[in-house]
Amino acid sequence: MTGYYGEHSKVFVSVDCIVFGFDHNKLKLLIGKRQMDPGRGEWSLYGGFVREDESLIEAADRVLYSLTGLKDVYMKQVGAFGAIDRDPGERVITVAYCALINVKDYDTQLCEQHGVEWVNLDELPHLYSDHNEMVRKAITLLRRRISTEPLSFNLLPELFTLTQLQLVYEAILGEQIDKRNFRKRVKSIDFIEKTPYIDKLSSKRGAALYRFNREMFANDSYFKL
Amino acid sequence: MTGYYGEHSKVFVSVDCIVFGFDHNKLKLLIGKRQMDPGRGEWSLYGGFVREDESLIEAADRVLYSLTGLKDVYMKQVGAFGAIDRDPGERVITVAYCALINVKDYDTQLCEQHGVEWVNLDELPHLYSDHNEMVRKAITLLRRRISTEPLSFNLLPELFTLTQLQLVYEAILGEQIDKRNFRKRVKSIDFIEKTPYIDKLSSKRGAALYRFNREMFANDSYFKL
DNA sequence: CCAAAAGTGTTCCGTCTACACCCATGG
DNA sequence: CCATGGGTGTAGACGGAACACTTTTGG
Repeated sequence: MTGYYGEHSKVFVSVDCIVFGFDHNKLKLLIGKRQMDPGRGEWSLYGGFVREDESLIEAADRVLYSLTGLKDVYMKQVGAFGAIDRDPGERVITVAYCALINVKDYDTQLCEQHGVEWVNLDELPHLYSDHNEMVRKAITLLRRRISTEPLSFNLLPELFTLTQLQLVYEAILGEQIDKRNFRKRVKSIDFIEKTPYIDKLSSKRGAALYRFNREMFANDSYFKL
Repeated sequence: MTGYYGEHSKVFVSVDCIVFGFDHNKLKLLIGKRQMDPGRGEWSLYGGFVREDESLIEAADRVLYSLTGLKDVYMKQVGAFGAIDRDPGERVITVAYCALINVKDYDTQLCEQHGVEWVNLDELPHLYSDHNEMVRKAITLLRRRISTEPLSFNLLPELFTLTQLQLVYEAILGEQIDKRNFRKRVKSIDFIEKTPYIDKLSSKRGAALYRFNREMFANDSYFKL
């Protein structure tokens, strides 16, 4: 099938991280201004080259860790991008990974140090090279998967209110959801469990805090929210 | 974000084609025995290295063309595979593409020349390296997308009977579908159009031949079969 | 005349959708 | 006492699933 290695040329391979967060009822993306050429000064995703001693996902984990200080983050491959001129300097093929993190967890210091910041997804500027396309593809992926996989919890703290959960859904889907219908659906899912705790910050009355129960999810056949 | 090129190492990048066909009411895959090391003699997908002057999808198109003689084939990226030792010889990162072709169209000569043949998907042998994983991922993709995109037509000739179409659906989904319900759904889709032609080969009574109308599909909002 | 595939409707049930009001509390 | 967000139920529409018989004709 494939010829011998020697006849062929090697290329640079990088990973780019599309880091989603959720704050102030909005989906956010972690982006920064490129600090090197080519594209210096342009808004860009955060990425890095793949090393010889790591797999693609390991590279993505490492890059994300170096940026946010976070490990064991929910990550999904978005796809490989390989247009010839996508990088103006050299031929670079990149594999985009989408990460969902809880904004409260990440290391502000580290992010500032790398010159990245949170930007509202609906106010996303033009990004370097094909990075906007990667973001679009990532959102399409999230929208498709949100009703099949327990994605949303990764954007929330361990304990969350149903209103928060609904806001995440609305932000990802880009449309409003009826509160009663949403809560009805949530009630029918047994791996979203009510805790005895009450959140008093967001409302005077106080809202019940819920938790995603991983064990229940694992046993529990399929997801249908 | 990314460092300078010079500090980093390059790797081989290849594309692998997961070529699906449909014949004798079964989904088939085009695979062959590797004719070179490493892995000589093992069953394998057909692939090739990405050249400097082509994008990933162009590489996949070229590889598929060289194998089947087909152009403008329906192709979808399945994902990048980058485990360190996935290729026993050298570090090779590969991007898998899934192709759907009409078995009648491909060039038998070329395929024989490359030593590949059609194998029933449900009798798939162990494949070289991580190729089985690629196939699994491709099927998952097809199953997810079949109700959202007009995939099935790519596996059929220009004109097809409803029974054929249903068999494609059943093969991809791996489950039986009720004939009346299926035909009801098809009738509600206006870009699957009945032609005046009758197929007399598969039955004594004869079956109406249908056609996928691309223009209608383009206009026609969404797909829901 | 019969085997083999084509073709055709109705009923039921569960799911999704639309929709508006009371509750608890901090300030 | 009132503004703010939390919490609750029902009825109608819709879509998916189950289900069996008649038609045509080549051999």
